[in-house]
Amino acid sequence: LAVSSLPGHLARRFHQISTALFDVEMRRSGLDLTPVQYAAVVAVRDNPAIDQATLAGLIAYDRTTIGGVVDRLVDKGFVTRMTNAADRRARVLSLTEAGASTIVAAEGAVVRAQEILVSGLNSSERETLTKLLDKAVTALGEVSRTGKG
Amino acid sequence: LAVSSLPGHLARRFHQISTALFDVEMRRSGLDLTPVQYAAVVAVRDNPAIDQATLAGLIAYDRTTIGGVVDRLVDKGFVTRMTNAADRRARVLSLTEAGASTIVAAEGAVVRAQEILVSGLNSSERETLTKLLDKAVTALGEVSRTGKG
DNA sequence: GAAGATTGAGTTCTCAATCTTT
DNA sequence: AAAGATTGAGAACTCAATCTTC
Repeated sequence: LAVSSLPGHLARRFHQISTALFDVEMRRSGLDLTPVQYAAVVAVRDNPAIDQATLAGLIAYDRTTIGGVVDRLVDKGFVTRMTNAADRRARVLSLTEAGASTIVAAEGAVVRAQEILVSGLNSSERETLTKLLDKAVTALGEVSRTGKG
Repeated sequence: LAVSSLPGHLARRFHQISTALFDVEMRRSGLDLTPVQYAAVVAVRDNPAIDQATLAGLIAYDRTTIGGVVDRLVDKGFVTRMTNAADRRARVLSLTEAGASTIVAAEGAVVRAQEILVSGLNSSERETLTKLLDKAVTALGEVSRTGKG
């Protein structure tokens, strides 16, 4: 059983390289945002007044993970977290001005990281890879949905 | 910029599902092995008397990570770690009998997890996905090689 | 100095248990 | 009871700094 040719191993390597590239390009832009933090802050921008549980489901993360990620985004001043008056269990998230401008400033780094990630493939291959990954992931939508705590 | 269709996001989702399936199938087999631990123990089996730095390079992990992984494999009795008499900086790793039998016992779970991971694709698509992932990863071999500490 | 390894710090990720609120 | 959130525990991952040995 050759471990290195298993889909699971390739999944790990591809993801590992993806986050490493993201970190490098982000640092090169003078920004301090991790891949999760970027995904979260963009989701908050696109879904004003979203609560943490919905955010977790939207970008497919565990609730506990999102709690910690939001902690750091609040510390950095990119997001505010307030108790929802209508349902005091929920925490309403909002984007700050600093968060909005950071998203704009980060876009170049994000695009660059994506391009480098698939730089070994031609454009037809890139499209195929994206399509197949999406198809495989969508087919297993229930797995690791992590909706519950 | 739609985050959910970026290669980086798909890479994370695919990897996330991969490890979740691995954990489920391993638990179902009554075994307690994580994906990294499995990769490490197989690499030790296939490369007797390997040292930690070489192991880290072989399966593309950071040295510090491998140190912790080996700690747990030693605790579980699957691997032994001894100082190399010829070069006292290096730690020689060896597989125990328990480690060898665990690898055999785990094989079914590993194969099952891989099959489920690509269960949304037909066999031609599976082959293409594996080929493209390998191509993309190989092209970026230098990135995240993490050879140094 | 260079290489193998370890320690310490910080983020990510998941699970189980708990707390509050509905 | 169910849902949103938090806390605690453990594994994984990386980086910087340090230690020992070469």
